[in-house]
Amino acid sequence: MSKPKQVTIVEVAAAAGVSIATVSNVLNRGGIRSSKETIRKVELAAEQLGYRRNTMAAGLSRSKTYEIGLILPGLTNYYGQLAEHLQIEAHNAGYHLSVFSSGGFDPDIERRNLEVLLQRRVDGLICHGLAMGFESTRSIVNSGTPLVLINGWNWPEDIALGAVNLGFAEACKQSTKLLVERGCRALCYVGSKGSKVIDEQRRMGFNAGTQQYASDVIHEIVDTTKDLDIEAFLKSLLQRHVAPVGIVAFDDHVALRILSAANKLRIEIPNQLQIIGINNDYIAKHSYPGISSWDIPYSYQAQTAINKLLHKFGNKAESGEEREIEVPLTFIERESTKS
Amino acid sequence: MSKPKQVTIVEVAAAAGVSIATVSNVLNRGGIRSSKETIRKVELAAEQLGYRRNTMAAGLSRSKTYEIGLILPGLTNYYGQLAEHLQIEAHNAGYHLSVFSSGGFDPDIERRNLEVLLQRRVDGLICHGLAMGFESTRSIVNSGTPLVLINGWNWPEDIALGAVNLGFAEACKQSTKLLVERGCRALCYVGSKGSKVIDEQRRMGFNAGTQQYASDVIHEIVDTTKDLDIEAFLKSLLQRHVAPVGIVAFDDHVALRILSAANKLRIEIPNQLQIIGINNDYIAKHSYPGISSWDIPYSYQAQTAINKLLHKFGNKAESGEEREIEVPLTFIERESTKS
DNA sequence: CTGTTAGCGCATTCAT
DNA sequence: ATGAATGCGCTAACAG
Repeated sequence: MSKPKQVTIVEVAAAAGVSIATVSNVLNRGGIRSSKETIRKVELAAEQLGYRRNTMAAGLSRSKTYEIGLILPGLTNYYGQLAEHLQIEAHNAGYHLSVFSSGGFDPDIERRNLEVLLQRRVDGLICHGLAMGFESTRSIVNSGTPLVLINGWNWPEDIALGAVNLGFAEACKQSTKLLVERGCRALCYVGSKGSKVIDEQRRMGFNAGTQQYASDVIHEIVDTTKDLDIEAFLKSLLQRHVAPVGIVAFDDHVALRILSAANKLRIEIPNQLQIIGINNDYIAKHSYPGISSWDIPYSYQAQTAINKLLHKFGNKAESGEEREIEVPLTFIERESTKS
Repeated sequence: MSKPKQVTIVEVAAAAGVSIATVSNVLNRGGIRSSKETIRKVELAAEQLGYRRNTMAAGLSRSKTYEIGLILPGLTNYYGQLAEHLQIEAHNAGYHLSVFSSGGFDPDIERRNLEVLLQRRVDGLICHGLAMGFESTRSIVNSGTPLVLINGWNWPEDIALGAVNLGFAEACKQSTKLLVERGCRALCYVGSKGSKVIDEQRRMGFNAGTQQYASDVIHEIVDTTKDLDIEAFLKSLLQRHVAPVGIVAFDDHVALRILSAANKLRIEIPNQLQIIGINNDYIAKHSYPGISSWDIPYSYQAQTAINKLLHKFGNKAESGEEREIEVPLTFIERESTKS
């Protein structure tokens, strides 16, 4: 009784007085056309009996699932947004997206999710900067299932079809330039090592920026992962350096914490302290003062990722596209950097 | 070549020198036991050939998918968190959870997602306060697939197994009580009608609260859905009423906007204005001043929902539970209501 | 156009 | 303990 036995095409065929093949045909379109009359009969029968196609049987039969698997480190904020956009794009392409979270870069959960998706025989896979290494991934995914990476840098060709990466490094680099232009006499990157590659890229960008645009300006790097005492940190920062000090925050959440601490300490923004976040979250827009931040082109990133897969599905020869696509962020300036 | 033909039990059987039935037995356990020797041979062969079970075939064969479908209005914030917890609980029970977002209470997308999940023959369904009505849902879901609602009030028995609801109404009611106790001379609920039932519950709770605890206090209700000008609203509010004024915000996001506007207008918190949010988000904790908010027992809610399904499946889990379970929120007080 | 038939990969009797 | 056979629901050639 676990499954009250649903209606199948056999019953629909009987009710409509045709063969199961005909039912299959009219219910899928695309294939062979049928006479108006049969179409009507079949659709009517299907409707009345409450027929619902069994995806497993269909998938098994044609070895094609029209399903795309998505593995993300989490589902909050950026990840959740991305998932929603990918889902829309996937649907527009006639596929559906199964979303899995690996609970914050946990390699084990990640592996398990991958396995589940592979066992489902998904047509394609989209993963966000995997926590498990190259080798691990290779051994799992080398089943012919196309894999597209989101924010995955320098992955071997034999594993991933390609990657669609956000220009975090460039954003951070430009942030340092902008802060210097705004008069900052000292720069600091407040990161979050727990976020792996994402943090790494920003760190790299910050370093590149300070080197190129702020070689004569003092700069440092701290990390919030191990419960950094933001207030103490801010005090020390402003004590040790000449104002204004510019901060490049890991994301808008970190930026908010810094902003709040500054407000509490009566530190003037942007006179004494300037802050730039990343993601252009709700909080960046609605905090006071507003936080300058880098906006993410979700829709574009999602489209690009899905397109990479579709292209592969179509067997079309390699397109002119690069394997690793860099998607630029857009700077949105608010009061945290301008008065 | 769309599918490079994966290894099947047939090949494993051949390699191991046994029948496919034996392979199936060994690889599923539980059923009949096999000799140590055959187990070894089969597992070795499976390992070497890189065998990976085909979920569709298995599911089709035993008409049981071990899959649970989840439909949420979105994937950000509360929804994303909930999804993650549900995923964990589902996994602990030996199921996996397929997450779908209906792009903010869109009935059409919702319907489509439901349809996809039903076609997959998921063993169970978890939905968050559906936007489509009773009838619509009934006609779709009446296929024998157990449905558990999250934040769905007063749904007919024949549609849903039951519901696991957060005590928003009670939280809002208590909020008014608390604000009055803290000395507020006027109360206001700032809602978000776009969120349907969720907002409705809060509104109800606020009304019940003002009626019971603040009958002598002026109160009003506004909505942020149509781009409310928060600053103008706050000014008018403080002009029209005697301070302190207490605000019950739809959630912490709305609370943040109000808080920021207040900061900008130099309105003193909590002396002139007090705010209570809902969700106890990151922002409630890290804004300045901190926002008093109601914490959500994600884990408990997720467990309860999954258990309801498991129980129906016939597995373990205790019964005797009520159909509609109310999960209470916990008040976390911060500076927005106390000095 | 429509019907017949042969799988898809696996689980499950029922013999052995 | 193991194997042969049957079917899950549907699609995809072919036949007619």
